[in-house]
Formats: sequence, C-alpha cells, structure tokens
Amino acid sequence: MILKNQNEWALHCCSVLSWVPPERYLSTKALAEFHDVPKEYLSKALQALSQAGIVEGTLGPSGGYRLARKPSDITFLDIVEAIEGKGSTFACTEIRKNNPCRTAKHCDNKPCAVARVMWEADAAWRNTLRGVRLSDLAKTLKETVPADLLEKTGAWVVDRT
Amino acid sequence: MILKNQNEWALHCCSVLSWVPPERYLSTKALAEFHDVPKEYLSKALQALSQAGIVEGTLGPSGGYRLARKPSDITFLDIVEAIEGKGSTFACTEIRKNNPCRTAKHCDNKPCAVARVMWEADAAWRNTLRGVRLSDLAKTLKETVPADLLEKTGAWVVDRT
DNA sequence: GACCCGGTACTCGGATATAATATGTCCGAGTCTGTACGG
DNA sequence: CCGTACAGACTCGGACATATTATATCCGAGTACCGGGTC
Repeated sequence: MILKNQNEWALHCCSVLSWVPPERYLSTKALAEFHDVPKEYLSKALQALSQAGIVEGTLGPSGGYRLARKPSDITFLDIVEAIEGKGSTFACTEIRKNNPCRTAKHCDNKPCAVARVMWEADAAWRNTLRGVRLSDLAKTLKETVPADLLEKTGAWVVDRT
Repeated sequence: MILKNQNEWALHCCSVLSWVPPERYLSTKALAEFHDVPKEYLSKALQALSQAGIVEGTLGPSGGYRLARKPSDITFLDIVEAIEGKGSTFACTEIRKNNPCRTAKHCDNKPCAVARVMWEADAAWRNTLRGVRLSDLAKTLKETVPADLLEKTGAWVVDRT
C-alpha cells in the first residue's frame, strides 16, 4: 500500500501555484515542464484539484490554473483528499460476521473493534495533514531553500502566467 | 490508496490465535473456515506473519500456527507492517530536482519539505497502531462482545487445536 | 480612429489504452504424526 | 511388547491466472486572443 505519486505532484504544483500573481493563470504545460512529468497525466491531478475547489482553471491562450483560495486556507489534507478520496484507508468487510458460532440473535451494536483501531490511526494521519497549510509550506521553503533559487523560480513562474 | 484486506484478515487471525492453548497450533484451514476466506490466499498472510516473527508454524498433522509472543508483546503495527511492509506510505521521487532554475551548485542539505510533512503524517499513523496491543484488543472484545459468543468461540478454537 | 466579428491557437475535460499491483488459485517438495507391520 | 517403515495430513514456497487500480496517452469541446473588416 502506497500513495499515488499524483499526491506528490499535486502538492508541489499547489506550492508553485502560490507564486502566481492574482488574476493570472499558469498552464498545465508549464507545471509539467517545471516538474518534468507527463503533461497529460498531470492534467488529471489538476482536474481533481479543480473539482475539489482547491484550484480553478480557465481556457484559451494565457489560460491555466491558479489557487482558488488563499494558501492559508488550503491544508495538505485538502490536497491529498482531492487525489486519494475522502474514504478511510482501511475497509472493514465485517468478517467477524462469518464466525460460525454466531447466531441470528447476536446483533452488532458496536463497530468492529479491529476497525475502530484502524480508523483511529487513519484519523491521526489525516489530523497531521490537516494541521499543515500551504502557507506553512511556503514559510518552510523560505527558510530552507537558497534565496537566489526561490527568486529565480518565482520569476520563472511569473514569466509564464 | 487503500490497505490490503489481508491486514484485516491478519489482525482477526491474530485475535483468534490468542485463544490457542500453549504448545498447541491452529491450522490455516480452521482460520479460513472461521473467517470464510480463501484458505490458499490467507496462507500468504500467515506466511508473512510467520516471517515477521509474530506467529510460528509447524508442519504435519495437528500443525498450524500459534502466536510467537505474548499478546501484550504484539502491537497492531507489528501485524500491519508484516503485511504492508515497513516502508513509508509516501514515496518522495525528488521532483524538486527537476526545477529548471536549479544549477549544479544547489545541493539539498535537507529532505524535501513536502516529503517531511507526509512522513510525519505516516509516523502519526504508525504511532497510533503501535499504541494498541493484541491484549488491548482482547480486553475490548471482552467488554463489547456477548459473553456466550466469546465462550462458544473459544471452545470452537480449542476444539480444533 | 473605434468598434465588431470571425478565425486561430491554446486551454481544459473526459474517454481511452497500457502497466503494475492486489487478489485468488493451484501444485509439488518437505516434514511431522499416527498407524500398521514385523521382529 | 517394542521398534521401524509407511501412509496421510499439513505447512511452506513458488508458479500461475484474474480483477482492480495506477499510470500514461489521446482527442474533442470550449474559450480567449488577434487580426481584419466595417462604420
């Protein structure tokens, strides 16, 4: 079990999109070139983000995507759930019901104890992701990435909006 | 991204195996019958548990599996990692290196900021699983499952060891 | 000169192939247990 | 009665199908820009 790499792409793309000036757009083509990933497939990830209301796109020349909300209003969980879906990572198939010792009168008033633990772990994972916003990521990058690289990258992006 | 259902099977099987008296074994066939899952495929999950040192098996008649350690020494994480592997659920492919603005002199002294967040979430998930032991599960079951069903199930298991 | 209009180039979005993985099945080699046979 | 050889049952490991998912690609529909024509 491993997350799709579209998650990585989507997260990095959102990070890049936070450089886009207001009222402008950055095309899928530019994002694909920047990350060196197939443009057509990356498009699917961006579509998912668009449907989730995280980014918004427009058509025609000078079209593309931009963030639909402020970076401080977008969490990692928003992005990951747009790609992976909101469903739990653990699917309980209720195999406890197959216990041959059970009779009809044994009803399940409580969810399966095993599933409860797995769901709790899932919730912990999501809570961590919910606690990090895109604005936090930008701050971290500012602290760890060389200033000249950040500046050049920003210029590169603005140049293509 | 969703966990394999072998996780569910393995967890439930370990729970059942905690009923097995010392020095006895419960066969894959019995476990498969109990949960109504394909014996051959369940066998793969049990093999994984065996390789991880969580259960131990023996050959021949009256062979099968039993827990290799005390239920209080087996965590949910042990079982899940036996099935899913110990690797992180997030694979960083370092797409930041493809940034066309980068030059050779830009070295990465720190791991990718995006990956760090994802790994932190992964760690939170694992920590939750590490915090629940098989003995805790048994206790929960004793509180939520009707006493007569527990008793009958225990007898069913002992009957087949 | 200003406005309108249509063609063109570019975009997104969904539909369609291919690769990888999870799921499920099957079989042979090795090993232990219990039984039958022979001493 | 005791020891030994054999048959059966079970595990283990690998090889082999199938279903589902992830990855990658393609094509059509729609829209904004640009140039030319008109008032």
